[in-house]
Amino acid sequence: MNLPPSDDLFAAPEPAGLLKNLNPEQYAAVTAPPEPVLILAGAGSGKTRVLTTRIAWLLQTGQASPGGIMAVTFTNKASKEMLTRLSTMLPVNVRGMWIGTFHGLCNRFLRAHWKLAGLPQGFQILDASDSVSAIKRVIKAMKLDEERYVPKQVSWFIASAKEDAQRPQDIEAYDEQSKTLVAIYQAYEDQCQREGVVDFAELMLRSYELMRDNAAVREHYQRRFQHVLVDEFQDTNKLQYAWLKMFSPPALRRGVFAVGDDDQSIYAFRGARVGNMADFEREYRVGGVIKLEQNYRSFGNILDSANELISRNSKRLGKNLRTEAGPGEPLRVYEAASDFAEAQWLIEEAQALHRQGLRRQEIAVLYRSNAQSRVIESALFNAGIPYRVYGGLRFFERAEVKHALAYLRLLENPNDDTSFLRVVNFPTRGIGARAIELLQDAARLSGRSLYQSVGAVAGKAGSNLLAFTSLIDSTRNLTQGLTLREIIEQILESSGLAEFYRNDKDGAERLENLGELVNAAEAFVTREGFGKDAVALPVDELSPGAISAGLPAAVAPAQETLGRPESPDSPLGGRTTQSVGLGGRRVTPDAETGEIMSPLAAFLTHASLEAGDNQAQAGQDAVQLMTVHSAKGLEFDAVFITGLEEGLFPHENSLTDPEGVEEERRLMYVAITRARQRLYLCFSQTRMLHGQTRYNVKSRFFDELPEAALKWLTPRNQGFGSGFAKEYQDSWSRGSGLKSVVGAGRSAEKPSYEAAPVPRSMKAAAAEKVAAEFGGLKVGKGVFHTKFGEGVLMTLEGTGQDARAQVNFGRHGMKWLALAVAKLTPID
DNA sequence: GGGTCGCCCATTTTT
DNA sequence: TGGGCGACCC
Repeated sequence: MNLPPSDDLFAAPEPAGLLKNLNPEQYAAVTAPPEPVLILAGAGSGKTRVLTTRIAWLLQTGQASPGGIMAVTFTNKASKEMLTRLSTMLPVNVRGMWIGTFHGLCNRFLRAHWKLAGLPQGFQILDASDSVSAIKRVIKAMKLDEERYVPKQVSWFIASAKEDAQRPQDIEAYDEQSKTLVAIYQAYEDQCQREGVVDFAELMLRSYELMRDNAAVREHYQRRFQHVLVDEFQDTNKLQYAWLKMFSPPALRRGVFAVGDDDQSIYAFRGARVGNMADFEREYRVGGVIKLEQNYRSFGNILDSANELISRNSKRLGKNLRTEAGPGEPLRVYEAASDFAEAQWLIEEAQALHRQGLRRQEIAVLYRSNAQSRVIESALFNAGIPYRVYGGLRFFERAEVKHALAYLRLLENPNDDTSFLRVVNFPTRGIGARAIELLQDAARLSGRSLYQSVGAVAGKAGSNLLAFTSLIDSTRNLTQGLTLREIIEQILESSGLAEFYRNDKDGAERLENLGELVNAAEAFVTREGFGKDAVALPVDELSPGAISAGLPAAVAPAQETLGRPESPDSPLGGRTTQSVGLGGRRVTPDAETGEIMSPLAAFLTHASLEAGDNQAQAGQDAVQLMTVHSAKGLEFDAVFITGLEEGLFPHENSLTDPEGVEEERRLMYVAITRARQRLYLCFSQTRMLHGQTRYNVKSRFFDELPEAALKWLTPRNQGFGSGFAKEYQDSWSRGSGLKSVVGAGRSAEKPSYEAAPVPRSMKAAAAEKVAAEFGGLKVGKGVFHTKFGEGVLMTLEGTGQDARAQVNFGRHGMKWLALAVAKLTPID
């Protein structure tokens, strides 16, 4: 029943164009029968191409209609990419397809079924920080100790519970602390419900529960989506997998196309379960896993290194990347004396690459943790090299933008206490902590929102509060019928927000961002097609009977949704929903009334689900700085992996359990496979961390790479001797992917490689003075221990019998040793 | 109500 | 070392 009548197949346009240039594995994946399929897609193996071609092929061969397809990704970026690529392949109307992020699709689903899901129609979405502040309020209201119940940790607890599909009543709590946590969870849930808001995890969980508990809805969607495609399957958490099974249960054996790479699973810390891949294979009785191992990105040495490294992991589905591109250049390894010298070296190297014609944006500097970026940034800054750091504050997360959004939310839903509290006294209007406390007490007593309780506060504070709510009310009235742009401009003025930043001496940039917010709204309206004529309710043929029943009783048979040229987007299937005046993708109309969200409500949702760009000043050709995590999915001609030191990468917090080390190794695997042509690995003997100098040993990962693929620019045991410069120059002449740079006239440009002296803080100098009393042991120098082998001395403390040393033995970890007992001998 | 001081903390992050 | 946050003071 998954296939249309055979003559439809023959009538379909020749799909050969789509399938051209696919390798055999890609071809097999794209044209796999409409059954559960698992694609093991290696880095750079054309995964996105396979996914989008699969969709295009399904459509073109008539095996699916746009309305019968759901494709899920994790990031907005990935889903946009999919849509863009798809539209270049086919003149397809993408609006009937459910292509989006897990959360985006859940939002769409809940917007359509808000009533059945027990939500208010205009529910708004809390982002992570909104959620933490909401939890903070709960903890305060419960008069609990914030030291003991840290809002951030509680937030993590709640989100984790939700991601395990657990409601408060499902959690077994025995000790006091856990019981209280569950009580907070419950209170938070009540509060969110009262205020008409949901957090990210709630979007998923509510959708899941509605599917689980409502047979009519479940059957409808199960019939509708003949094809479900999932990207980055290794990153799915327990709830996401369960959610998926609701939409396409194993028993139905529908076309579930799961694509993932277990070797690139690096999000266990936020609940991702690589095990879902194996579970999927088993539960869906996947016939044969298709492996995409042909790599189109990197040269052989890079891939050999990646393969060799990842082969050390025990739990793998098994996969080996290969290329036809030849070995390329060796991986260049550099040992620096200090983090400062490391930064200095890499920017000189980057400059040299740039002089050879490589664009700066093709050069990425990767690090394990954000703190490492500072020294690199300052070196780049001092050298006047443009750079871009990923991972900062995103547009919709900026304080001024969030303030403006809070006002807008209050227009939409005045009972949103989070927003109320955010702006009730910003800009200041004489409403102090005391007044707010009184207001909260009153609200709590009556079980109503803050907004509804302003009348209960007497005196000056009360009248100030009243002034605030009437400001909101009058702006709401004033903006009836205005465009979104006009609404925002109006609230910025009437709230005094714009005025505040105009008067603030440092407000220029914030004012600019508010202007940017107006632009973003304008762009959103244009993109989503909220034209003037879009106000009319666009649903026809909607049966009132179904509405009053409160259930999608009139669910259309699957055949109705299948095979139609223009499949309806209505979540209720066969009925015709017309999107009069709504060009492009539009917001799903309500399933029962067909009502479309107001542009304002839609924009607020958009702002919550897509926090915007997180990179600074785009546009300029700049070196890219980011953590290894944020590099996932990206690729660059040249990549520097920095700080390859024990304790940093692999990170010390991951060393306690083998699973942790394996995840670090996968992280390294991701880092390596980002590079197309050149890969640099570097580490430093000393590093300033948390204001203290740390002495690190090189990462174990160096021992896990094929020696033949590496080129040590600083030969070990040779120090920074005179032979080094020659050695180094040799490595330049071997370029294969890049223009050769060796030759007359270049020597002047050649980076200099004097080892920078280790910068010594006062502390380090003092420690060394003490070291004289420890039989030649010196902080920062090597030591030998009969059991643990070689290590680096980190700290020396105490005297006589109490004398002790802290030694970093790398693989054996950091140890404290009593010098009276342990035999430590200095080496070097 | 706003500004300053001092304390505490310190992988990785998308929605 | 430096950012974020709460307490405290004017």
